[in-house]
Amino acid sequence: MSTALKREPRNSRVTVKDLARQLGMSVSTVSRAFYDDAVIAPETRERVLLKASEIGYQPNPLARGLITKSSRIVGVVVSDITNPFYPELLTKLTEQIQAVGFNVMLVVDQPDRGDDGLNVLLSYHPDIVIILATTLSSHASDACRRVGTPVIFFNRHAADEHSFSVTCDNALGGALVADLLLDGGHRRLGFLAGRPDASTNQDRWRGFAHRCAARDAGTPRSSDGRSFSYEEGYRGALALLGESERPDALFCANDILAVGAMDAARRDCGLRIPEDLAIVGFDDIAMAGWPSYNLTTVRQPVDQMIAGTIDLAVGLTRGDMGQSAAQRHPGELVTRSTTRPRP
Amino acid sequence: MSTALKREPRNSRVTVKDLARQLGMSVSTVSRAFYDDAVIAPETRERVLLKASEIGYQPNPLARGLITKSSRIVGVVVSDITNPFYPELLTKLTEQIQAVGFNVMLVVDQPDRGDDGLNVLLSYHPDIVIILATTLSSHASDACRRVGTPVIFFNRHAADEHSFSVTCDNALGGALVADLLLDGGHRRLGFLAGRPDASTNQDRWRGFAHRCAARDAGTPRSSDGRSFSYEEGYRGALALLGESERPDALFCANDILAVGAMDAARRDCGLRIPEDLAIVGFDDIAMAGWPSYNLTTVRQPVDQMIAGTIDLAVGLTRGDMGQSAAQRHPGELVTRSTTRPRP
DNA sequence: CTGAAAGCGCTAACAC
DNA sequence: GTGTTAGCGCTTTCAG
Repeated sequence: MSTALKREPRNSRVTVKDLARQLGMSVSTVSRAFYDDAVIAPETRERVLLKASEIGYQPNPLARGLITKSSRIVGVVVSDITNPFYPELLTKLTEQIQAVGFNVMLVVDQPDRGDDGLNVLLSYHPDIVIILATTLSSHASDACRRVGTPVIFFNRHAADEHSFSVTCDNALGGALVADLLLDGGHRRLGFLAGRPDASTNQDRWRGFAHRCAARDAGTPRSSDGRSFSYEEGYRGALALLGESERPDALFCANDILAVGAMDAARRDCGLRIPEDLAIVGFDDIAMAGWPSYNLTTVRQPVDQMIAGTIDLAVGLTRGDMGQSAAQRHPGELVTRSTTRPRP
Repeated sequence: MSTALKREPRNSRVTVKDLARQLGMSVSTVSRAFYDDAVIAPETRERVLLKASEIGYQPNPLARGLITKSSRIVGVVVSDITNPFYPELLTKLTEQIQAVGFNVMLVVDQPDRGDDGLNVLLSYHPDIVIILATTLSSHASDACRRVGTPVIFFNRHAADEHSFSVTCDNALGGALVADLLLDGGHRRLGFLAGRPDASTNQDRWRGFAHRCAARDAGTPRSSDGRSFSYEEGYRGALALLGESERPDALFCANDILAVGAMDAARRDCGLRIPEDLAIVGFDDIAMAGWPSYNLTTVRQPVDQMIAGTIDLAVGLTRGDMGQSAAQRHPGELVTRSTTRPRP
């Protein structure tokens, strides 16, 4: 079976030299054609670009990076994949990074293996590192700063005052939920916690509890969280609902916890939602909109957050270090059917 | 506020030269220390390695790649993020790729934007490209072959006979499901389809239908699928269950479809599962084990498939092109509570 | 406006 | 076993 396209010898890509030779120009002239601000005759540039696309030449960013000190690589570090929020986010983020001409190098942080992964990533000299992982602590940003790579923490506070962060206004979101539930006549509020060391968990709780206190509704009880997962939601709900004074409304630190909590409440406790128990989540992942959950939640303005991240990242690669260190985007309450309508 | 660690001037990383100077050796000697099979005095190597970790030197893989023709980058292309199978997979795959000393460059394929993303990826000269996307067709593998980069299709047939593929034995899985359902006494079987052009969809259907025919159970009816998503499962189930002779068992082309189908069957049709309707999925995603679904399904041997992919990839980077073009790993039936026990 | 030459950080011949 | 040299593909002075 013969094949039209024959396999080229491994990696014998067309280079500037080839292009220069075929055009009878010098390599430097050819190179200039790819920079908008380079001095080159418009007509020459046109000839180069035409020929380039003809023979399939693209400048090699690795070689280019060696000299320009810019790899156009954005390192993205993830870890908490049990939370469906992250895959959705990662996809959008990657798309947008590609759209501005950068590429994503993905690292999965494995706390057990040391954070070797981060170091390998850094050896590729990414122009910027974005950390999506809740687990990675300050030593990650130390490692980056040591080699002069700016770090953006996404959906998480910066580990220190040298890093940048982009988050939803989690405290505000928590307060919105408190208002919704108190307005709905609930008095026995509970908070179903995720990872206690996650800033999202802390801020959502704080906003929630403060608003409750401010409205003289006392301090909600809270589960002792361990992770942001379905299983934790299930477990935490059983714990909270098993107490003597059963809560009549649960604010869950995020949607996947809420989903687990709903399953526990309906299956194991035989409760009707929202009649016996109101449930509110945070994030607005796709699952929250599924008919079987139809979860009231606080929507993170993901698109805005990503746009903000991209702006920040692009600015940082250009050396504008003086940007605001912490972006905080307001979230929006999405009322579905796991809460009673406001009176 | 003064800070102990001061930010280095952007990208002024320590290089071989620095290391060589500090050790009073030549750069080549230093370089050799990082290759196990290089000729160098063991004691010299030790000194180099020690000093290197002391001053935080790591060879720059970009510069290295320029000369060795190996970037140690593995390109991973994804698209179908609505299927939770992929995030779980991507994480594990990335971990394993990191474990063998490669790094993942992630591309999200956006059919609308042309497949520019793939070309940008290729400009980084990845040693290998792994395609997780169901959508990407043969032109992707053409583009890769044109530049001499081997392609592995994961969970999908190769688009042509030059590419490699790693899949579950989908036809076998379909047959296992047919046996389970027929043994359970079901006679009105239905197939809830995903993307019709996906090889997984086709193979699972084929294995299922053939086994039914072989056991004289006729040809199951099938929905007309469009995607692998919750919504499609919901919609497809309503369509199949609305027919005159309602099926008493549904084989869904994957788990996320099955989950959507269960919600439709229980909520909209008031059916009990498995009493009124048996449901079987495919993949064994985490959600399949959740108490509210507890889905009988065919487990893809993901770990084996990944191990096979890594072996293949590593072999290919070493130039062993003669490996088996299509790996097919057998899946395993996981019986949970959406099917009646076998008599 | 274009070309020649130097050099980014690294490895691979080739001498010694 | 080690140092010297050349060069990967590219950009960037510096002349012309």
